[in-house]
Amino acid sequence: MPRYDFSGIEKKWRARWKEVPIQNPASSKPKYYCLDMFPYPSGTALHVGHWRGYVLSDVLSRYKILQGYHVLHPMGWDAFGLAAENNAIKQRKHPSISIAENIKNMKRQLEEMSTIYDWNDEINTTDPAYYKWTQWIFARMFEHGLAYEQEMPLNWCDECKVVLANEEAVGGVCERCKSPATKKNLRQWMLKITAYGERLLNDLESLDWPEKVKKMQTDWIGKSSGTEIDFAVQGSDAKIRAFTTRPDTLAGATFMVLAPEHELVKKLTTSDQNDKVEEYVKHAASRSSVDRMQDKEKTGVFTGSYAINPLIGPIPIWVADYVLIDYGTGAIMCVPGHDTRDFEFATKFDLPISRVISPDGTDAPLEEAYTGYGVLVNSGQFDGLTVADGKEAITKYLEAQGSGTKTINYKLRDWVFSRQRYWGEPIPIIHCPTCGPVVVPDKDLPVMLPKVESYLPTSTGESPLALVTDWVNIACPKCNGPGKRETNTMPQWAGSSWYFLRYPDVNSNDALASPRAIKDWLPVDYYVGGIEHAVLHLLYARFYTKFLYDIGILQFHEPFTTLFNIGMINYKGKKMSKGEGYGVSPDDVLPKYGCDALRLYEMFISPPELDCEWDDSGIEGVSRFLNKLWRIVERDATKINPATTELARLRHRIVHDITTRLENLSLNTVVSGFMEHTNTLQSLGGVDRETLKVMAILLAPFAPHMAEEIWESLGHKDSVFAQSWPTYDPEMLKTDTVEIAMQINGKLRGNINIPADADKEAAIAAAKDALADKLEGAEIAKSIYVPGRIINFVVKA
RNA sequence: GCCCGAAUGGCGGAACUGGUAGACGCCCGGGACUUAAAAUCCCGUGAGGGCAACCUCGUGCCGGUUCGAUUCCGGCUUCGGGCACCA
Repeated sequence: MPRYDFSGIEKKWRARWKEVPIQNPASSKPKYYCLDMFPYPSGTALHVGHWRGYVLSDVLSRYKILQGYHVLHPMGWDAFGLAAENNAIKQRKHPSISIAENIKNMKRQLEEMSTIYDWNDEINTTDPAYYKWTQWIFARMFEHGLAYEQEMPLNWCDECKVVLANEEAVGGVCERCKSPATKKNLRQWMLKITAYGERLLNDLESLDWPEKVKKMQTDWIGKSSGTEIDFAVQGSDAKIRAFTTRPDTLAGATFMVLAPEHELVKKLTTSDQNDKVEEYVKHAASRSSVDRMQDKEKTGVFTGSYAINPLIGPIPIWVADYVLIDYGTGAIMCVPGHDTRDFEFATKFDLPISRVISPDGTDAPLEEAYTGYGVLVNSGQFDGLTVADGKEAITKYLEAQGSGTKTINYKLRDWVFSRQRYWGEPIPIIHCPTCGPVVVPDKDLPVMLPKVESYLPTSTGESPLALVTDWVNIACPKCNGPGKRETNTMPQWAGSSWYFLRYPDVNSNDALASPRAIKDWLPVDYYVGGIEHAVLHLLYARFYTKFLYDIGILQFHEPFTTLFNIGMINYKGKKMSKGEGYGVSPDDVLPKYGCDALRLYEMFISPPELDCEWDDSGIEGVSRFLNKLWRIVERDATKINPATTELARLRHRIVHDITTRLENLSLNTVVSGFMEHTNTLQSLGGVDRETLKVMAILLAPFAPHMAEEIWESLGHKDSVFAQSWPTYDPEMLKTDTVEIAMQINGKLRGNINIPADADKEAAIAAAKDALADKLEGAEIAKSIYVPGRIINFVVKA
């Protein structure tokens, strides 16, 4: 018996859908906006791992269509950025050429998967008509003081020859090439994302997102509340401001530490300590953050000066690199008795350690830092207070003296927004010697990225655009004097921070999208993508959305209502890579098994939110299932088999199972449900048309070609997608008799069929009868009956 | 170091609110059809014992709650992930 001709069937329906789309574009139905994180065409092809998310969103979109929604399910290309540029360099092509080729190939792949993307809504972030608006948003941010220039030590990747945002340099390592980042002092454009820290944190609560992602963003924003304390310095007018979350331990602060980069280091260093301190600071500056982090032992030097602890008097001031310049104030009060790092430092340099918190109120000696709770001791007038009360009381005491304030600190840093590479959106700024940085007027947008032969990165930290002199030199829009264009470009993330706003109106020329289109479609109802963007793209997009809300462009302030994290597919224990690299290509799978089989296997492989392993022979199972179903259709579709009660019940059961599992996004069990019920259909002598009809509609989101083919073979002329999702009658799920388990003392002792509506007495009587031999002579202490499940006899031995 | 999450057959995984553990599939073994192969169909497949009906054990480990625990509670172990001197 031949396998069904998937190749012919799939070709036929793909062509049909192109002719007659499954959705009417002028629809008045309720909207549903289902979005995939768009790919960056930095490799030549997609692998089966990418498809997992695309299949899930496609299934969901088709399901929503069958439920009567008008669905927007678009696709585009995040084509600027380092990865695309590096890929072009590798291919020895201009990035505009290489991305065009990559896009063409990936688009072909997506079409062969029969996703329902409407290619009229395609976005390409490198299209000037698109990046005009990326620049426009930047211009608005500049006007609102959210985009600013600053010279500061930044993460620099020597491999990529580019600065990195904090989010791109997690662990001191370049997010892209994994080489260690060094610190480099550079003037860069920054976006004041910190101004939105509190809102980015608070609004997480309202989102239907995986808890894991919310937690990652919460931790990344890193809010902590405490007190800022100004410490006077002995014999100096300088004050050292330190942030602490534990003002209650003030009496235990036996020394202070400044970060090596702290501005007071020079001033507070006494002449006898000068050489040592200078050498230490110089050494610290020369080391990468990776090196610093790998230090097991604390290092530091004494400045020679003393600060005044208002509770205990003079305490020495040290310099050490375990204090970070960019968190808090870059200086800390050290409480070795109750902080493990300070304890380690104090032990190494023989500084005094005292207990000021005690679980039982006694001054027991400390073997290690005590970080638990208790009451204050050795703290004078504050003795006996709890930690919480102590925080309050000591902060009040400092406030009264004018040397302390309650403060909130965040780990979130402003976003380094410029890159020293060619392949990105030009930053729409003109530097004028008289006017300073001037934003390019809207009428001159977009600032086109010039076509150049040589776009390779320079090692100086300067953008290759700086060499394009006739592009760089331009009159200042304000004073008309000679000005120079900003030559840095925007980071990878700029275009993707707002692209979801563009899809409903991709051709808009006078706004990033028309207010009408935005109102009709946004926010995104369902967003599908990998966890890797948890604190990158997803945080940036939320920031942009809130800013555009603030300036009146948007009426909502969160872009993605629901987020689904698709798990990664590994192959032979390794991560798949884009392009000709490592992995399984759909191009190899499709000719063998077809698109429907691959779609089903992508879902069947494991729960969609989990990482999993591609199994080359696993797809055999779903392929066999499709063949089996097709044989039933060939057997029964044109026959008139009677619709028995048994079949009707089964039909309602199938609708129930598939619908509830799909609603839970348990796609792997949806597929197993289809298999299970198809096995049942097969074993029945013949199946009625109504059941096959329902099967076709249920199957449509998952294996659309097979579904259409079944629908057609039942004699229908319209598309299966013009139908509505079937419903089930809960009454039909009930059966006359049920098989329930019989237990004695919780151990299975047999099964029994009883009427479904049997009362407790009848059920127990029947079970007693069935277990007569086993219960003989035993005294039944208790009988438990859970209708439809079990009967359990508790007997005494 | 801190914070999350997970652990079920040879493998991927299933099990609704505490109620028959192992659905569905892969792999493997046996059989049918075939000149043969492919495809397909049927049977078996957690471990151990028994001719058999059946019995015992079994969801990482130890303990608890319960008539009954993969599910709830306490304590571990291992693996995965996030952050990492954040004061």
